[in-house]
Amino acid sequence: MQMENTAAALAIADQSAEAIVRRHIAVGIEIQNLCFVNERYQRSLPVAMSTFTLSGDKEIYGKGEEAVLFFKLVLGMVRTCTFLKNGRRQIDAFYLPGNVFGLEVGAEHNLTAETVCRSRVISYRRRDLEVLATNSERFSAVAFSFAMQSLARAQEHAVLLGCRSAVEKLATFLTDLAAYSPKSEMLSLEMSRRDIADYLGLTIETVSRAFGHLVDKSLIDLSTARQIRLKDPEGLRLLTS
Amino acid sequence: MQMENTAAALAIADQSAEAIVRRHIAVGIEIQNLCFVNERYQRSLPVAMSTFTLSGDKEIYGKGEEAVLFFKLVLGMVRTCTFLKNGRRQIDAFYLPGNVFGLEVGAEHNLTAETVCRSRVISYRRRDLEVLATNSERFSAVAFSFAMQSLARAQEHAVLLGCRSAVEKLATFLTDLAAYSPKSEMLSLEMSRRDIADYLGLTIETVSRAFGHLVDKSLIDLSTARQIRLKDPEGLRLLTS
DNA sequence: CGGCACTTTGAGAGTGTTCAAGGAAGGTGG
DNA sequence: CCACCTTCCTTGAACACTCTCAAAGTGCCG
Repeated sequence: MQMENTAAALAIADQSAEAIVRRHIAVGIEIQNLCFVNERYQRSLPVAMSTFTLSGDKEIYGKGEEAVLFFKLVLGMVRTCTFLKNGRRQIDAFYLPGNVFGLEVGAEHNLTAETVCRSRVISYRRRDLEVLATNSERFSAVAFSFAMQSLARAQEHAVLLGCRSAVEKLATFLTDLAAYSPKSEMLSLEMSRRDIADYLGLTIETVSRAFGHLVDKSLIDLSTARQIRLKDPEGLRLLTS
Repeated sequence: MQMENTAAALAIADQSAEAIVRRHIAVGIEIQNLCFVNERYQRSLPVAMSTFTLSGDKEIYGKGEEAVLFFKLVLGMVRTCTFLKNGRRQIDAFYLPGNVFGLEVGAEHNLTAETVCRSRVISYRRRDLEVLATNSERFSAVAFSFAMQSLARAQEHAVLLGCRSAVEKLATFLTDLAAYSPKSEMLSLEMSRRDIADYLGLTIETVSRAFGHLVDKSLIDLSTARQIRLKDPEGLRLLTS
């Protein structure tokens, strides 16, 4: 992890991502399930924090590592995942700017966190938050709310994995993404087909064919593999079932 | 919901279930992820509570209902699930005696809770817990811990649904159950094949065939469809991967 | 322009689902 | 206590969907 505290680091980030950040930080706690350490709280946070930038596909922490820090994403995208003995990988969630991740209740992280693309992250000391929570009912309520909303998200994911076909899974994934996108018709995917496959419990080939299927039904357009235009968001939502 | 406050109601419950309860309540918060309102805390809980018994397949609350109460299971088994428009059902979790369920952060329940078999349940007022949590850092920490452990459970479930074959899913399900069973070699399943199928994201036929497969490999024995003996727990665990 | 990683496409195999029928278990009434 | 009925579970065969393996196409970067 290369540590950077200069303003130059921020300049590296591309502008569209910046726009997303501004939007999320501004709206703060209301819009982002996973964002509870927002600008307002941050000022009163007595935690020693550092900010750093990572390129893509870099591990932030590994499953089983001691959970001393937790993180907030500023720019880019992060995934949390589990690796199985049979070589498979299950991605649990993708995090967008403003989201908090890596906060645990046990001694260890129970997932691995990696950057999807070049990302900027703030780290916080977990102990500092715990102290804060015991002194402030507001913070403890927010922490509880954070955990419960993460829970709801994980439960939705389980429904997605358990009850849907490949095309339905992809349609659900895209509509979910669109809900967090500034221009909801145009999506630019930061993650690879492999990432999507491992999130949806499919193979990359099946994901690719599902994209093809959506294009054939003219629900979406692909200018490149990662630039998607939602031609018929309502039609997509019908597949969400 | 028929309300019962007499000792007679308890006598209805069969003895083996009673034994499970005694074990779980005694060990309390440590052993049961979802048990935080245990005997020790209960005495100091100023919540107005009622206890009632339901027969099997009865709804305790529905998805979208106002979440005024939450519950603790005393005897029997409860499932939480989601119904999709296409008629499918995804079971999110099974709850054992001692487990707490139905505690929400939003205004509404976001799952449906039903009894799997005849069950005895205690209800609590959510507001009372909230008051307690704001006054006691201990309670708020326990609430947070409860939520985070539920989260870890849901994430495990997502891995189960995303990365495993039918036989692996069933093997994982059985070993998980065995971990909570007093005599871990003998399992008596309270839930139907349909319940298991909807929990594992399979059909009942596939579940049945998976059972057959485990019998063929002499990892388990079925005296009846719901009475299982684990002949080779370690062999099962290898399938857990 | 070439090389590399990612994505798409195709064909065949495998796994789980669907549809259908038979069998076992539990509950009820005679 | 037995017969019947209903519900649940199992088994079989054909089918659909996804996976696997293989190869070709695309875009990106040096």
